[in-house]
Amino acid sequence: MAEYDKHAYEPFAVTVDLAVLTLRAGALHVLLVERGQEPYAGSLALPGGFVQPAESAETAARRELAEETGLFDVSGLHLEQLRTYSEPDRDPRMRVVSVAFAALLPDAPEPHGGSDAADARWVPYDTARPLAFDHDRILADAHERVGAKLEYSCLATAFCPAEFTLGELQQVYETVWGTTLDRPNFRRKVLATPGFVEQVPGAARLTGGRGKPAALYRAGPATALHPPLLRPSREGRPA
Amino acid sequence: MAEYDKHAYEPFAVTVDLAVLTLRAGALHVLLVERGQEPYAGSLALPGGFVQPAESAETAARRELAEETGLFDVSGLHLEQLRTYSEPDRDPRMRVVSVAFAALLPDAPEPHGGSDAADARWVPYDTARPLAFDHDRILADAHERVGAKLEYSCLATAFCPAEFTLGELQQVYETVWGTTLDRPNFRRKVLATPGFVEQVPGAARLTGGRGKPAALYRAGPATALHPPLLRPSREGRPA
DNA sequence: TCAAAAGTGTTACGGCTACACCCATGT
DNA sequence: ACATGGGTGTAGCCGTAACACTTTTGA
Repeated sequence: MAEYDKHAYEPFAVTVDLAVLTLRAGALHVLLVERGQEPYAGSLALPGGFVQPAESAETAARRELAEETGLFDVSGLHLEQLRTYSEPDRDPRMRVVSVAFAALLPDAPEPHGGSDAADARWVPYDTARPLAFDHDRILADAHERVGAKLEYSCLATAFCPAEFTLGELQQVYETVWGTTLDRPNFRRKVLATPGFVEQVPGAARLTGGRGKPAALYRAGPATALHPPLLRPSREGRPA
Repeated sequence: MAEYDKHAYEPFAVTVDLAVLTLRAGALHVLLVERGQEPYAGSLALPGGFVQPAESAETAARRELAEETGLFDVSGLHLEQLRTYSEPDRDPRMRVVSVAFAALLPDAPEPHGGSDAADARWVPYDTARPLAFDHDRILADAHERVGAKLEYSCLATAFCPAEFTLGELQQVYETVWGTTLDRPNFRRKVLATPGFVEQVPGAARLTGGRGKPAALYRAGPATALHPPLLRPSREGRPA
């Protein structure tokens, strides 16, 4: 076990990087900032910043999330640690170890400088690349993680407002997975899972202007899905 | 985006902690070291150490794995990043951010000072706690992750030697999950997954001294399991 | 009256569970 | 012979996929 001599190691900077995802107009979007300085000046990058001395990475991530989105209350938003990126050359200036997080937002207000935030903005996921540093990889890992967790957790409701229709919930799955799902079967599976969603009594909403008004639901107390809601089969899903 | 002023942040120590798991005599064991100094002098802890300036966390973890086990070749061993633990008070001496890894070993040679290693030794998983620092939590997270990955990946073969019987493979599942499985059904599911295991032609081995000799298998090229091999139902599995 | 979106019903298929049963080996 | 562990067969259950179909709204 190594000694804790303060000079035995080179100083590391520890940062957090955030892959903040939301759905806008039926398309997956990610929150990005434009870099003003070298390296990668002018490129887009994931928002992030240093972990402060008294903070955990989770605390720093939530603080950055509030700063970058300009939202007052980010306490209810889904935020989870992805993994840590620590290649020695990932930042050409110095040694930076970054703990990456994925955050999910229900709606998508354009973040115009809520606090001392940088000029963060929503960018469609498909047109986001290339990003600065190793952020392409982080973003891809976030997408993969979220897609996988939709299968066996109730994560999908984190993309939805407090009250939502089953059609909107289905759109979350279809957008993140890039597939289409059979509506009757989707409905049955969601309703068959106790605690996934709870119907709001009496409430209904018109969705597309036309058609039958849909019943409204709230997220239930469950966190896990049994049985899981599997993606349409594709062979050799990564381990 | 924060500035990269070298004085704008307090120095962080970045370490790796390893949850090295193996099966000995049908029981899950974890590699632990005994601490010689305060804090937690005399307590058991997960092996680990500092990330060196030119290393990624993954490189450091594999280096530590070789040092602590005393094995010459650790390149084939399964090693995966778990998550990063960064609570400000997790080490009372200074700010230490630790990237935790889980490692899986096929057999379990007792590691007697292979290199400059500390006196690491195998401890049955059930009697391992309490550990120093937040290592109880790290160890529990490693166990949970491995248990979950057995369901949908070919990870179980990482616990087995190059050639193994299906009974031994089943013991991996039963030991990690703490359950018993139906042998005929287990066999069918494993063999029905293309690329999970490949039979060694002609080979057979007696296992318990008695009984019919079992056919031998090798790990196949597949990494994912379709369909998954689910744990016997328990409600409310964590997300 | 038609299009659009929500919601219900039904049938066929496949995987899984829970067994019963046979095979080969050592004592 | 019998205990022990490996291996095969099978019947029923349950979830799912793939549809057809009905309901309610706006244009």
